[in-house]
Amino acid sequence: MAAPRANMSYRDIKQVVLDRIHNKIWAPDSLLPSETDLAEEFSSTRTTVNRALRELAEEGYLERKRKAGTRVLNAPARKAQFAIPLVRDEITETGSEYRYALVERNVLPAPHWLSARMNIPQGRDVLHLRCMHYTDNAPFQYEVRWIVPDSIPEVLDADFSSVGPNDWLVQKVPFTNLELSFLATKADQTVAEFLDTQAGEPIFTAERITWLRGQPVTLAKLFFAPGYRMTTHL
Amino acid sequence: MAAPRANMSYRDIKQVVLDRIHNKIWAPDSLLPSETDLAEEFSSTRTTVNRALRELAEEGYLERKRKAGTRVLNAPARKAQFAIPLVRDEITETGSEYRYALVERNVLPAPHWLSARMNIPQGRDVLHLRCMHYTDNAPFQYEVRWIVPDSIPEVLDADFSSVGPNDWLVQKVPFTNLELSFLATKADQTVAEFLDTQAGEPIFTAERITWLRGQPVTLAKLFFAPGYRMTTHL
DNA sequence: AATGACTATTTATATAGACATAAATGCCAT
DNA sequence: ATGGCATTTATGTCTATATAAATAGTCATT
Repeated sequence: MAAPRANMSYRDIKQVVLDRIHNKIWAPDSLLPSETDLAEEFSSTRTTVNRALRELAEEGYLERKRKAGTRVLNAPARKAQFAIPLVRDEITETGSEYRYALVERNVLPAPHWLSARMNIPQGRDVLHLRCMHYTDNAPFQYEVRWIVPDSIPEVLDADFSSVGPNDWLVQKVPFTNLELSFLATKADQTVAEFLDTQAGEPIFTAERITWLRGQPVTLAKLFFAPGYRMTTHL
Repeated sequence: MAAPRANMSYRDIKQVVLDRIHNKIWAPDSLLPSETDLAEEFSSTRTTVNRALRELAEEGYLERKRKAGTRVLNAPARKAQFAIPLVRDEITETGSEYRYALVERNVLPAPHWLSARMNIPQGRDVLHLRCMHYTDNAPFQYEVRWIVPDSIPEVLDADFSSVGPNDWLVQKVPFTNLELSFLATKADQTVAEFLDTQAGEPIFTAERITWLRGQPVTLAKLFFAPGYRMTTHL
C-alpha cells in the first residue's frame, strides 16, 4: 500500500488516490479533500495534485467541479479507449501478410439514404468503391465506401487499384470530425461470398463517417470476417 | 484560421497546432519547433505549450520523445473513447424507463471453458446468473453472468432478484483490471426468445471480464437487442 | 567497424504564486 | 417562503523558474 511521503510525483499521488478509492477510504460519492489540503498532506504543491486528480478524472474515476470539489464516481472507469487502426496496420502488426484488392469503382448520383445520412444534396455525384482486405489470403474485411468529391476533386483521378481508399484519404484529407458506430449485421449474399461464409451469418460491422470542417467527406461500411472481435484492456 | 497572438490558452495553442497539421504547414513525419521556440512564438510559457502538445500526443496526433522532439504522426492513430455505462444509466438517460428481472440463479462447478478463460481451478463452484434488462418494457439486453465467489464470498448471499449483478458488483467490488470485447453473435433459441426476435438473427454482443488484484471476479456476456449500435464521435 | 563515453538538446515534471471562473451558500429585501 | 445579490471557496489555468531524465549526435577508443 503506497503511503504518503515527501517528494511524491503526480504518478505516486494518482496511485495513492486510486488505492484509497479501492480500499473505500474514500467511498463512492464521497468528497475528497481539496487540492490545497492534499498538497499539504503529500508535501507537494497544488499544481502536482491538480495534475493527478485531473488525470484520474479523465480516466473516469473522479468527478470534479469548481467549488463543489472532487467526488469519487460510483461507476468506476467508465471509459474504454479503442485504437482505430488502419486495416493494414492491424494485420501486419500480427506478422501476417496484408493484401488489398479493389472490387468495383463507380461514379454515380448519391442514393437517397446517403444524401440524408451525410447531409449532401440529392443527386450529387459520389464515388462508390467496394474493396477487400485479406490477411494471409484469407478474407479479413469487406469494405463498401462512398466518397463525396466536392471537397477533394482529385479523388476522381486517384488510382484505387493498389492503394486502399483509407490509406489514400488519410494521406490526402485529414478529417476533423468522425462518427464511428459498431453493430452486428446479417451477411447478405454478396458479403457472404467475399468473406467466404454463408448468407445470414452474423457480421461485426463498423460504420465510419468523416467530415472536414463541416463538409462530409466519406462514409465507410466495414464488414469483418466471422470470428472477429474488438478487444480492449484497462 | 487561428493566428498566434498574445495570451493564448493551452486550448488555443492546441487549435493552432491542429490547424497547422491539417493545412500541412507541419506535414506528417515532420518535426515541430521545440517547446521553447513555440512558447516564444505564442508569447506564452513552456508550461502552457507543454500541456497543449502533451494532450495532442495523448489524442494521437503527435509523438514526443526527449531530445528527439515532437513529430507529426502520419496515420492519425486516433483513439476512440467509448463510455461503458451501466445499462440502467444508458436507458434512463434517454428518458426511458428501466426494468430489471432475474431469470435464473445457480451455483455450480465452473465449466471447462470458463475455467480456462478466467484461469480458475477446475470444478470450483461459481455463481451463474441470467438476467434481463428492459427499456419501457421492450427487451434491451440479455445478460449471462458468472461470478467467482472466492474473492467475494458474500456474493452467494446477495439477493439478485431486484438488483442487477453489475449494480451489486460495482458497489461491492471495485475491479482493477478489465477486458472488454465486442463481437457479433448469432441468436440461439434462448437469446432470441428473451430479446423477442428470431433465432439466427445477428446480435451485437459484449464480453466483459474483470479482475481484482489479479484474481478473476466475473465474466459477463451481454446480448443486445437487434438494432443496437454503439456510437462515438470525435 | 563496433563500442563506449561525453555533451547538448529536448521533453518531463516539480515548485511557488497569481488571477480567473464556476457554483454552493448565506444574507437580505421582498 | 422566495428571489436575487454578495460572499466564499474549490477548481481551472497561466506565469516564471528550476531540476531531472532521456537520447541523438559526436568523438574517441578498441
